[in-house]
Amino acid sequence: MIFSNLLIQWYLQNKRDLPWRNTTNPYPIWLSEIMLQQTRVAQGMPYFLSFTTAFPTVFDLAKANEEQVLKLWQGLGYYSRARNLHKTAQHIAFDLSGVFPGTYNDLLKLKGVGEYTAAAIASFSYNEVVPVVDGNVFRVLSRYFDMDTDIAQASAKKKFAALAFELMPKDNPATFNQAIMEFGALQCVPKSPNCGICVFNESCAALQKNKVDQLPVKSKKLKVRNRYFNYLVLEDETGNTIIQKRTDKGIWHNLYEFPLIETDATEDFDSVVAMVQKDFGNQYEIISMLEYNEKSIIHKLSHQHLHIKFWKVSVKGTIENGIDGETLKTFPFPIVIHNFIEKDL
DNA sequence: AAGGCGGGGTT
DNA sequence: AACCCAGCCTT
Repeated sequence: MIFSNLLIQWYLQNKRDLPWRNTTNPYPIWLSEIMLQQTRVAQGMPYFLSFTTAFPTVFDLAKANEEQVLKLWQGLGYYSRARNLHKTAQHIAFDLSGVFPGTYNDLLKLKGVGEYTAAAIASFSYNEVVPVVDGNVFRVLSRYFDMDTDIAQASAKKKFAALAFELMPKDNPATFNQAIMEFGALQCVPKSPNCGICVFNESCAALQKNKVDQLPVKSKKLKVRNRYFNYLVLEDETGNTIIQKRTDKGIWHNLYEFPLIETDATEDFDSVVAMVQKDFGNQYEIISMLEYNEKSIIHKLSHQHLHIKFWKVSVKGTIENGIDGETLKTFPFPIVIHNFIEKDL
């Protein structure tokens, strides 16, 4: 049987029931696609549900402020997605009268929408014949055809897109695109796929050659940088504290945090006390300091390992523009700070 | 073309 | 610990 027929047959029997699959409305489809970039369905699902509840239409999302959007996005990561999502919602609502661009090429012009996402929306919402190429597609096709193309190279995407286009039934691009990704997510998984029950186990080139575990080929390895964060949880005599917005480029842009002293390594207690005295001694009269966590929390990002200590800094009097514990919880924080506030503060 | 950008699951 | 996840943007 033809590749696409077998694939779609498998899909119709094995697909998950996902809320964004029961519609051709580009708004929820766009929302789900942004959320699922580099993110598993199980992780994105609760965010999709809370966003569609809070913002039923693109106009509702457009009318929100960025801080509300980031608060709802809190914990999902890659926060530029949320910022771009919000800007694009405003563009569609206010400049385009709420009407999504109707073609792959026009979708591609939206902030946060690249080749994959434009193809996904165009095929799922409009049945445009454009192939999606994501991590699943790289894996499925590289194995089925035994291709050792390095998927880390930019040129690889064109090659796989051309191949996927050839395989795609031109009268049903939406189902084919869903099917090949679902097949990669459920059957042709990265580690130890169960090829014994695979519908392609007589035609898969990698399986014939016993090379399934060697494909796809991916060259780039990323380097991890260690950073050392000391977060100062000031507390005045009324129990208020202060936070600041991260406005620099880099991680957690536009999220909030406690005042931060970053060092080149883990510092001992006395050194941190001295640094706090130097940076804040003029502004506040420091009564006492203590560590909330003796051992650093190691918060692992894909590209940075953050060694984090939280310090309680008790100060005399009242902090100007201090905020109370309830107000604190309304701001968007990196998840590691959010968890600290919920569990340890 | 290469690197930055989160957080969590799986092996 | 390494790898991956319905990738995109900036440099």
